[in-house]
Amino acid sequence: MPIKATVPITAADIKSACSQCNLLELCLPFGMTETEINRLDELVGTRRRIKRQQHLYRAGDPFEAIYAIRIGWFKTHVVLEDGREQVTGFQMTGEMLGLDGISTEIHSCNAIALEDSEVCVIAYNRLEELSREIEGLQHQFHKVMSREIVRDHGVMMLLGSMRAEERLAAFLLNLSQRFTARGFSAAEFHLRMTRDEIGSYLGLKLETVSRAFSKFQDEGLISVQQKHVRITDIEGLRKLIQHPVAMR
Amino acid sequence: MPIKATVPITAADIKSACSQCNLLELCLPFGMTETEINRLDELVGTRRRIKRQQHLYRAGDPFEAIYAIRIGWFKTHVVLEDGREQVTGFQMTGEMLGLDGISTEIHSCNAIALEDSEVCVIAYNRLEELSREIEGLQHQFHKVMSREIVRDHGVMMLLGSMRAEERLAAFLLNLSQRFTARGFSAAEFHLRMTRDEIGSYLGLKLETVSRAFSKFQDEGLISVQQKHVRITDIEGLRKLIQHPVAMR
DNA sequence: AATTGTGGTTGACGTGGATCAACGGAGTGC
DNA sequence: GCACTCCGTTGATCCACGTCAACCACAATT
Repeated sequence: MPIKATVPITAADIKSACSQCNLLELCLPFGMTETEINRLDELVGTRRRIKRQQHLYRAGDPFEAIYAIRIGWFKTHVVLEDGREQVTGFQMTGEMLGLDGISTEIHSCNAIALEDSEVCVIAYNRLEELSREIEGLQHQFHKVMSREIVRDHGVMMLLGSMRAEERLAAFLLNLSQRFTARGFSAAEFHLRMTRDEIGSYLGLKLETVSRAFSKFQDEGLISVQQKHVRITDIEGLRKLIQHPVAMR
Repeated sequence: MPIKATVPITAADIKSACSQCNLLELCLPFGMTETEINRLDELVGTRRRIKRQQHLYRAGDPFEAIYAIRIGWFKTHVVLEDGREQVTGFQMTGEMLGLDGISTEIHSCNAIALEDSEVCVIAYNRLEELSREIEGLQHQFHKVMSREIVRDHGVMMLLGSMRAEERLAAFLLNLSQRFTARGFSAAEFHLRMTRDEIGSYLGLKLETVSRAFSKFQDEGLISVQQKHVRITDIEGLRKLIQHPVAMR
C-alpha cells in the first residue's frame, strides 16, 4: 500500500480527523477501509479537554454524544440515593464513553477524568446517520457496545464469585493487557486511580485493597510503591485466579 | 386508526410476524411505525422452542442471531475455568438474548431456559441490513443494547455496594416492575429460578437468600412459599434499599 | 402408598473482609 | 523550608455472610 504524500495539516484537521489519528486499531474506526475512515472525519466534530477531577458528563445530563478518549483516563460511577457510589469502569485511550445514555437519552452515570484528558466528541444523531451509510461503522459500533456488555459480565463474575485477592489479580491482569494493546509495558505501569476507587470498582474497602497489594508484594508477585506497579510474576497472578487459594 | 380486515393467517405468518405479535411495546419493534413493523416480518425468520433446562446457546458457540423471548424465562451465566458460575441475568418475555455474541462473533455466555420457552430468531446480518434501511429499527436496537449496559451497571452497584437483604429487596422490586410492565400483578408472582440461581445472580449463597426471604416474611414485607411470592409491603422493601439497616 | 431426588429451611459455628484507629509519606501551596 | 491535606499502610477487633449439617416439603416414579 503506497504511502500518502505528505500534506499540510490545517488546524481543522488537527481538531478532528480520525484518518490522522494513531488510535485507529483501538477506536471506533477499527476494521474500516481508508475511504470509509475519511468519511468519519465529518463525524467527529470537536475535541474536548477535561481537567483532572472534572466531569465529562453527569448522571441526569441529556444525552447528545458519545466520546472516544484520545488522551487520558476516566472513571464512570453510579450513585445511590443514600450516597453510596459504585465505580462501574475505568476507561483509557481509545475507549468509548457515554453508551449508557442511548437507552433513555439521559446519562445514567457520571464520567470523571482521572487526569487531564482529551476526548473526541461524536454527535450521536450523526453517528446513527453515518452508520446507516457505512456498513463498517455500523458493525464496529455494534461491536463496541457488545464488548461493553461482555466486559460488564466479567465484572459481575468478579464481584459475585471471586474473593478479594482474586479480584485484585484480575484487575491488574486486565490493566496489563490493556496497556499491552496500546504498546505500553505489560509489566510496569502507573495507576491513575486511588485505592478507594479501585476498592469501589472491586466491591472492596480501600484497606482490603491495600492489604492485597502488600500481600502480593510479600509473595513476590508484584512490587508496588504507591501508584507505581511492577508485575514480577504474571503467571503467578494468573494462577491465583485459576486456582483459588482455598478449595471451596 | 382503522382496524384491518381479518385475513386468514397462514402457518408462515404464525411462524414469525412481528406485526401480529402482542409484545410490540416491549420488544424490538417498539416505537416503529406500522409500515416499518410490517417490514420487520422479513427479519424474524423462525421461532424456536426450548425445553426447560436446555441451552439456547452456549459460551463458545458461533454467533449468528439474537433472540427475542416470546414465551418463557431464561437465565444467562458465565463460567470460570475452575467451574465457578455467575448468573448474569434472568430474561423474560419481550427481552433480548444473544447481544454478548456480537463483539467477537462467539457467544461469551450460556443461555438456558428456566421453563419451556419460545424465542424469535433474528438473523444478525439481516438485522444489520434492515437497520441500515429502517431508522426506527436502528434506533430501537441501539436502545436495547444500551439498556442492557445500564442494567449491568445496576447489577454492579448491587454486587459491589449493597448488603444481602438490600440485594434481595432490589431483586424483588425489579421483578415486580417487570411483571407490571407486562400486565401481570406487581405484588404476586411465581419465581422461575431456584434459591441457588438467585444467590448466584446476587453474589450470595443459597442459604443467605433463603434466610433473607424468611426475614422479610417475619417482618411482614412479603409472604413466600417456595417459589410463590406475594409482596405485602412494597414501600417497606423500597425503604430497605434507600435507608440501609446500619448507618454505614 | 412407598421411594427417591431435588430444592428449601434452619441452626451452630467459622472466617474473610469491614470497621475503627493510629500513623507515615507524598505532593501542594505558601 | 514548613504546614496542610490527601492517600496509603498496618494493626486490632467485629460481624455479615459463608460453611457444614440436619431435616423437611414436594414432585416424579414405581
